[in-house]
Amino acid sequence: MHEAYDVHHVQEKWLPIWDAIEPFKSGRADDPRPKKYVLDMFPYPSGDLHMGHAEAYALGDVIARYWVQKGFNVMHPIGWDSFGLPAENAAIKRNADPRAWTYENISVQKASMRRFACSFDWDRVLHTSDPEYYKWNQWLFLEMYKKGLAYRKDSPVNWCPNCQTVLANEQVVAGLCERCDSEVTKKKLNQWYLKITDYADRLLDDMEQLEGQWPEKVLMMQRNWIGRSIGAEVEFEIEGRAKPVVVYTTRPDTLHGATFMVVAADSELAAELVQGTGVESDFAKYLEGVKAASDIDRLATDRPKTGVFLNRYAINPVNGAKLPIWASDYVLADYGTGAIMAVPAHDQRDLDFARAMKLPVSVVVETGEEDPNATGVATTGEGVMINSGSLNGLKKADAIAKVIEELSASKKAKAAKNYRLRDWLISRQRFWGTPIPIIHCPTCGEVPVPESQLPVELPDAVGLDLKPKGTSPLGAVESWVNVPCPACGAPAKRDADTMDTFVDSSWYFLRYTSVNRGDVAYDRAEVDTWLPVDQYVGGVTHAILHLLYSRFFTKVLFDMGKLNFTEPFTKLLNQGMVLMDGSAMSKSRGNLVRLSDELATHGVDAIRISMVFAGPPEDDVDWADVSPAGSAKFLNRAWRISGDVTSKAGVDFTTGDLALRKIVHKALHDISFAVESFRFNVAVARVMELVNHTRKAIDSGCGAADPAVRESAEAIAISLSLVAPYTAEEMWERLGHKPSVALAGWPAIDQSLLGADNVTAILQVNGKIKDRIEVAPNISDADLEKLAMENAEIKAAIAGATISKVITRAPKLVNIVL
RNA sequence: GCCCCGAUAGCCCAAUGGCAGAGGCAGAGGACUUAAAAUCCUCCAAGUGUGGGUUCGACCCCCACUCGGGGCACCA
Repeated sequence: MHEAYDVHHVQEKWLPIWDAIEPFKSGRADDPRPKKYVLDMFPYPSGDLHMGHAEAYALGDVIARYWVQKGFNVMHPIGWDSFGLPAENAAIKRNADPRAWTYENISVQKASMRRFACSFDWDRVLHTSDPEYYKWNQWLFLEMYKKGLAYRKDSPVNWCPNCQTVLANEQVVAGLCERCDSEVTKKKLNQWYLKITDYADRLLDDMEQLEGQWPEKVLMMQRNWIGRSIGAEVEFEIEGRAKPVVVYTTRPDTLHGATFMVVAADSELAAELVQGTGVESDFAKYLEGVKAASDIDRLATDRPKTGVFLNRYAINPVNGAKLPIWASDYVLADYGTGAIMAVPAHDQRDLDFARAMKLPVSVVVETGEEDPNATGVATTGEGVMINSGSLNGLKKADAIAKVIEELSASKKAKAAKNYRLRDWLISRQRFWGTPIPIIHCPTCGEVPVPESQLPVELPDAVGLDLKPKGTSPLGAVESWVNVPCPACGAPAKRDADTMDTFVDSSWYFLRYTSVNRGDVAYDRAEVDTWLPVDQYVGGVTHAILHLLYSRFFTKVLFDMGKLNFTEPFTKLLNQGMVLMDGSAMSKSRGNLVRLSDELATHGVDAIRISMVFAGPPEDDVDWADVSPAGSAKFLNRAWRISGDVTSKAGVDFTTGDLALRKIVHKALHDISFAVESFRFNVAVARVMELVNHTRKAIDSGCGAADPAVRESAEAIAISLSLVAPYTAEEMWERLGHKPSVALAGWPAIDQSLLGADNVTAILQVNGKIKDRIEVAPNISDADLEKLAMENAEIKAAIAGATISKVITRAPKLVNIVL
């Protein structure tokens, strides 16, 4: 009869013991260990934890637990991103209080995390929906307001008709609402923005520091998103208009090739230029059509170019040519100046437009490609300038420099940069978020709520109609919205919008250091100690939004002198998603795997190890490909070894079987290396290998009593503590030790055991393997070459031939080239 | 259309430019058992997507392509 290992009993057994020991408490003032900050992205409290959480937290836990074993004082906190639409929508659906729904889910998730053996420091927990937290959102907003970084403006904004709220650019995916996939429309509203564009250059340039530390993919996505382009702004005089029109171009070198100008149809400039031209009605008709077309239609890049001639002319500053001005929807109102110079010969979009409208095409760069007039394909290759006056014969870079220099003398042009990135719209017309701490007074205008009155707390939701109506539900709460103006005392109204929840998550990593401080957002000394985050772990879904905003906030706080670093997350690991049968799990697809079911069947450890072992952490895990039953089997094998050991705890390992000891130390070394390079699947494989070797040593090798077997069993327990905490703890106890194995410490590796006695050298002729010989690891090139020449196989292979070259790489290889 | 990443055994995945296989899943055979489960042992398979190149030597570096995944997309 084999002993059975009852996973559920073991789980219940250890939880209260861990609660008592608190192995992962990080706030002890006298802690002499060096510090490390390991952070998992905090969850949104919608229902219980799911498979995706399980993977993310299993991976983060390996890292946190590893650094604890290596002797670090690891801060590994958790919290909840607990403001947001789902709570509000659920509340509307059930006619309940979003607060109650939110905090119930939090307590369910918290209990699940504890059972999942997450190594969180439970004394550092925050919820962004607590007034103690969002007070500091408001404080930060006001600090930014003081610096001019928070401002209000009227502009057409992305509007989700289903959520009945505005969306940030970042929350519109392919013209659809990120949350509900409704088609996003435009609406002109007066809204609050944060001036992230002021930081565009630094957000871009500081990524150099993150190179090699963050996934290349994320850096690339952020670069793309910021979308800096370098070019020039050029002034074009307009006939019959006092002020010139400025255009932005990345190709000022092709200025001589400009044959017309295009302004965005929906821009104020177009509306102004058309006045008094006699074509007002044509323009109005065209604009109507443009406005009717949704963003989705606009996204189709292959649709034919349309536009209307405005019956006006611009003057090309380099040659005085008269350029007809057109309005079209292929020029964007909110990029650059909303007006372009069209160079159809060398820009495909301009060429398409020119051909549609029968406008002239003038080639000014000789690229060796076919004439765009004939082919309809704009030539964009490198070449020399032609038909360009003083620029003739120059290459692109020189022509750009020269034309800017020439025009800048008369202030007609200057070098300029442009960004795809727009300012961050943070107003939301919803209830469950941070109230914007501004009071609107009929006489004083917008007045910040005095700091002493923070937080501006949300009113009670009970009895409130939270259904989306296009204006914030807060506006309807008379007792809340009506306040005296802090400046003049006259009746005034609170701003009834709430903040985008991405504001909450843009600085939460700072708050963990000081969750109990009511008087400051964060304790400066604590933040100086713990930050920046050494290791951040989370999904690639936040590659742009959350990470960019957090980087922005960090730089703002740095500029305010409130932080001493400019990048919040030193290293980033993006885990993949958990799929089922090749696609994302969903109820509608019918491929949902419930975490609770998997845990009930296989136990926490088996699920954790399955997640970690499934493949590289950044790859998606297809649950159809993993075998939690196999993981459970492996854990059983490991556990049984701890029961087989017969030597006493504390036995001198150095008297143990040398062969096994070498395997143990090599394994410990490899596991460390694999964990530190995020190859957790490889680390688990090494533990499996060690278990296999130890099994063999017990059954048919040095025997269960050998000290090396105990050394190995303890190494297995400690290694497993990173990924299978219950099994590891159980093993550790059976091996005669006191809990917790999480604090056992990573065994010191004996370097003298890492070198092999003998290594196998490969003997090749012309790169083909002829024989293998055992040699000493420190053999010299000369000796190895000598052995090769004396080898029978080699002699046979090279008999009669002339040796042209011998490559020797002691102690691994000799290659004889004939 | 542009950019990024990937492709190794039936499957998931390993392999500082130097023996293609560490580990697992699935499969086959055996031991134990009255039997089954569990457990243990043994076995099994690809020459690394395709075509070139560099090199004494390429899964690894370079070029072109195919397929898959992802990002951006009228940003001047």
